[in-house]
Amino acid sequence: MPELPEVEVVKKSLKNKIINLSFRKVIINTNKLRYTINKNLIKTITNKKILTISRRSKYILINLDKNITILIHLGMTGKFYLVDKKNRKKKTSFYYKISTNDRKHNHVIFYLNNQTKLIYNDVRKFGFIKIISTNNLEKNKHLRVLGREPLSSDFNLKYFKKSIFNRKKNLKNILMDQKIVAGLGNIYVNEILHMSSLNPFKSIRKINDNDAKKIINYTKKILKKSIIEGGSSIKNFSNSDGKDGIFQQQFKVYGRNNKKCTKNKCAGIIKKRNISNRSTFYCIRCQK
DNA sequence: TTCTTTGTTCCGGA
DNA sequence: GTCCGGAACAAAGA
Repeated sequence: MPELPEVEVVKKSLKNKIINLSFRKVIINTNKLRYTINKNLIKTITNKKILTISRRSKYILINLDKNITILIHLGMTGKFYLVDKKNRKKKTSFYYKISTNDRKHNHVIFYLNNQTKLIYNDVRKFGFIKIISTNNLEKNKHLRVLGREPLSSDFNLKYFKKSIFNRKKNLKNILMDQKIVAGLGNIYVNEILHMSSLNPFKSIRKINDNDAKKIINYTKKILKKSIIEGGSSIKNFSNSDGKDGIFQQQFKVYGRNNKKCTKNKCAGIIKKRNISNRSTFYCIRCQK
C-alpha cells in the first residue's frame, strides 16, 4: 500500500518527467473516486503549466501556474502510469497483488503537451484528486491537521515527547495518528515497532527517552531505506505490456503471522493481532 | 456469501 | 472540552 516512501518515490519519478509540461487534454472515465471529481477539473487545468511537484505526508501536490494545485491521495491502490509516444508504459508506483484487466481501472487520463499521457489508475477507488488553491494550502482540510514530517529534523525527541504528553493510547495507535507524525501507515508502523523491540500494545505512558529515541531513529531509517529501494526498482522498470511483478517490498514482521522472528538471537514467533481493526504483527519474544 | 485491505469519519463512553 | 477505541464506509477480488 502506498505509504510515505511509496508516495515519495512516485513524486520523484513524476518530477523528472512532467515538470514544465502543460495539460493538453483531460479525460475522466470514472468520476467517483473517494470524492466525486469536480467537473471543473478539466477546464481548470487544461493548458496550465506544471511548475513543481511536492509531497506532504501521503499527499502529492502538483503545483500549476495561476495558483492552482492538484491534491492527490493514492488511497490503497492508486498509481500513476506514464505512457510515452510509442505507447510504452512506465509505472511510477508499486505493484499491488491485483492483476486482472488493469486497464478498466484507468480513471483519469491527463494528456500532456509532449504527446505523453499520465494515467491515474486505482482498483479500489479509495484515492482522490482535488483542485485547491495554492495560496492557502495550510487551510486545506486534509493538510491542516497533519503533524510533522517524519523525515524532517522537526520530528525529534522534543517534539515527540511534547506530542505524547498525557496521552493514553498504545504505541501503535500513537504512531498511526497523523496529527502526531504524518505519513506512517499500518505496514511501516509494524516494522518500526519491531525494529525498536517495542510491543505495539504498550501504553505510550510507559516508554522512556531511550524508547522514544529508538522509535524516532528507526522511523527515519526504515523510511529512507524504502525510498532508496523503491527508487531503484522504479528506475529499472519499463515495458510495453504493463506486465507486473516489479517490486515487492520485503517486510520483517508485516504479514509474517506464525513465522520466526528474523532478528539475531531471537527466533521468537510473530503473532497477528488486531489493534483498532488493523492487522498488527509483532514478535512475542523480543518486542517488550 | 463473507472476508480482507486502508484512511477517514462518526459516535458513545470515559 | 478532549480523548479514546470501535464501527462504518468506500470497491473489488479471492
